[in-house]
Amino acid sequence: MANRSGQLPQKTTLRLEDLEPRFRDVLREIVLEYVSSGEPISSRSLAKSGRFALSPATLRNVMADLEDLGFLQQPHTSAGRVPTDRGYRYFIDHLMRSRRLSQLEREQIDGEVGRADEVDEMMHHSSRLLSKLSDQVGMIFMPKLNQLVMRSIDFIPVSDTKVMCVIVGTNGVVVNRILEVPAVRGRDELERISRYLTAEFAGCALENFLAALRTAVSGERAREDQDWRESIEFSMNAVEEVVPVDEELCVEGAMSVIRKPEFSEGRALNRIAVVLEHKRELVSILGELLVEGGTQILVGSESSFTRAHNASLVVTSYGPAGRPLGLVGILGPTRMEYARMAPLADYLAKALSRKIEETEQENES
Amino acid sequence: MANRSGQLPQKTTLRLEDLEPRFRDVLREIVLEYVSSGEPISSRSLAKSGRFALSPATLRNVMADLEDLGFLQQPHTSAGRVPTDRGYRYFIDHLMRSRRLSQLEREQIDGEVGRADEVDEMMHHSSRLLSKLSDQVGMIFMPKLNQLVMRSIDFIPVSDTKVMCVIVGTNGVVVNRILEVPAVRGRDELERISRYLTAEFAGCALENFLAALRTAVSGERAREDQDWRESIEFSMNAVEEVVPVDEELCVEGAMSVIRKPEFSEGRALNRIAVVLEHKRELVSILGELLVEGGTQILVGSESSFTRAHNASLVVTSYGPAGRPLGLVGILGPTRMEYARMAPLADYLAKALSRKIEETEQENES
DNA sequence: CATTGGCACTCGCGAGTAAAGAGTGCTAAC
DNA sequence: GTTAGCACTCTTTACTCGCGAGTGCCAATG
Repeated sequence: MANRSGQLPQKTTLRLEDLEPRFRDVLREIVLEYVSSGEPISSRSLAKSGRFALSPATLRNVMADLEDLGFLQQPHTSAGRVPTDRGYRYFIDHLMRSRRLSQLEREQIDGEVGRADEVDEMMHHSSRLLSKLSDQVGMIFMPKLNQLVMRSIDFIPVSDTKVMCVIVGTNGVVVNRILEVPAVRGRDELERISRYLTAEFAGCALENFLAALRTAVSGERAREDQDWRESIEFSMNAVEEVVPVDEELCVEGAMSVIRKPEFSEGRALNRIAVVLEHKRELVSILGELLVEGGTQILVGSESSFTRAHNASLVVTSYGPAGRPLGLVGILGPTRMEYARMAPLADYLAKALSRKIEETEQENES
Repeated sequence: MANRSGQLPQKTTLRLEDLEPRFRDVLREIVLEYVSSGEPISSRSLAKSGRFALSPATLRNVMADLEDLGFLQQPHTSAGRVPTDRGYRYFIDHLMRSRRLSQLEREQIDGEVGRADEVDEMMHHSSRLLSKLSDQVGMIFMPKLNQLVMRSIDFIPVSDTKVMCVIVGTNGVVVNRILEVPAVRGRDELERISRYLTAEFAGCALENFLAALRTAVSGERAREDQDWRESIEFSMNAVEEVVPVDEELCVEGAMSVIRKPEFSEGRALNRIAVVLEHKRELVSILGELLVEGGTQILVGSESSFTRAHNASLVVTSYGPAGRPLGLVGILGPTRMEYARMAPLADYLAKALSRKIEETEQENES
């Protein structure tokens, strides 16, 4: 098949970046067109689009070359072409022009993020909005709270054997949980403990706080002051219970996948449904992606998860500058509007980051 | 068509309760068989089942009569018969023998309900379990909190402009919410207010509490004591914000509907997906069903909601005796195992009720 | 007279076939 | 280098036909 080699880019090294302009234009057009129509693109329809002053025959040659290079493929011999994962990748890296969000979209995001007070609420609403705007599955991931910097800790009696523990972070994060307690403790005593701990440990990260408690419980004063030791022990158990919150991932819009034709047939739908119902696995996948910095896009075969489901994942980390706290993610079929998804995830992540920073400053002042 | 009239039950009055035993047996068998197989039932297969000492021809006659009475229908001329909504209704009211739950199922429910501390958690876990056990959509509905009897109310500072309000009910329900506050209030002041309100109003239903505050704010002391008035005003606003919690409905297992063949084709799936994503409508539907007492089953055409989606809904109210607090619901296709769903919803509702009663007593003591 | 076997009839379903249409690859001409 | 033309491939759709499942009715039976 050394025939059409005259049409290949001059440099036979496979430096994809310097594909001839025409190749780039054609690939871009095909991706855009396919993403919006969902149907394989033929040379004829490309020619008719008017964006090229070329005949179908010429475009066919270009397309054949792009296929040889692995950017396109044909579902069957007599069908148009469809981008491969590699085609999408090249498109994302070199051809895509991010579509700015509309005024309305930005307002919606800012509004939703601005309104939220509690973390849970914020995660729920944001992921739901994300799903609505993207018409894909929207996810907000908020990892473990080890590094939450504590502002205050309070204990409130709920019943004779139960106490609610509320930890407020300097970044406005509020965690609360109800604990079973062995011994009955009065409201006053709980208040005393709250005051002591808050005064002593405000400003600590949760993990340090916990470590300090663990040291204290076997320290000198603990041996001498039985009462004090019991209080510390009690607090320690409480904090240990609070830290591993399991509701750390919000997935919304799972139903929107059923509208996607690529998932609609038989097995695929079923498999993805199972995954979405079990957050565990998703959490472990997202956990690996939580690194500092920009927007990552995983296309189909590029990760084990997306490969298994013919899906793509757009993720961006959020959090104060240089300290990623969690992830914003959009999950959908490989054929998705990356040019819109990426800025969407990006904008939401930025909004969340800003919100968090504001709250932190507010609290430091 | 006055032909087969000799076969009709003697009493031509349409008192369905006294269908001839044979008619009842046949209808029961058809419903059971169809529910489990999903395919129209033929006279031949009924005869082969061995439960009747009759020939296909005789059964055909019976089935034709049942069709005339509106209990059965044929998808097309040369197919077997399928129960109509009316057929299901008769089955449910007169023929169904509830299947007892297995030991394992009961243990799972008891375990899940027993373990839960907080209301939110309980609702989430219960509805998820319900969905798993029924393999349908599981729902737990918990209406407005107007009637929650207050045990204590606390305010915790979250930032300069925000305060978290925690209300603990005598039934162990804990509601918390973060509020924006106009004026900065110190930890000590908030604590003072908490103490005062708890001492004064513990034992009140939330709506009475709110009413009392509203009276107080325009009362005599309010005019004289500026400080006191501000505190009351502040609390009033807080409680007003807390009461209408919107997270009052938990829907789990939405994905399980896609496995049901009756929903798998085209439009139906899409429509039901939309409904499940928007809880608002579901809430309003369920709200109407919240009446005292037993298990209700809505089959297909019997309510506007289920009619629109070819679905059935099994609901039971839970709560302490004589005071229904909320609903347990199972949503699935008309062709569902009512004999299993009903006891399932029932048992879960009972478990929840018991749990709630226990917690209330625990707190009264 | 309820029950039953027999039989003609209806209708959906699947296999098989044919025609249509879409798109390509290649060649030869411009 | 570009393009028109053409043969070829493969999918999609429509249509037919026969099969099988199931029914409704009738006449025969104990």
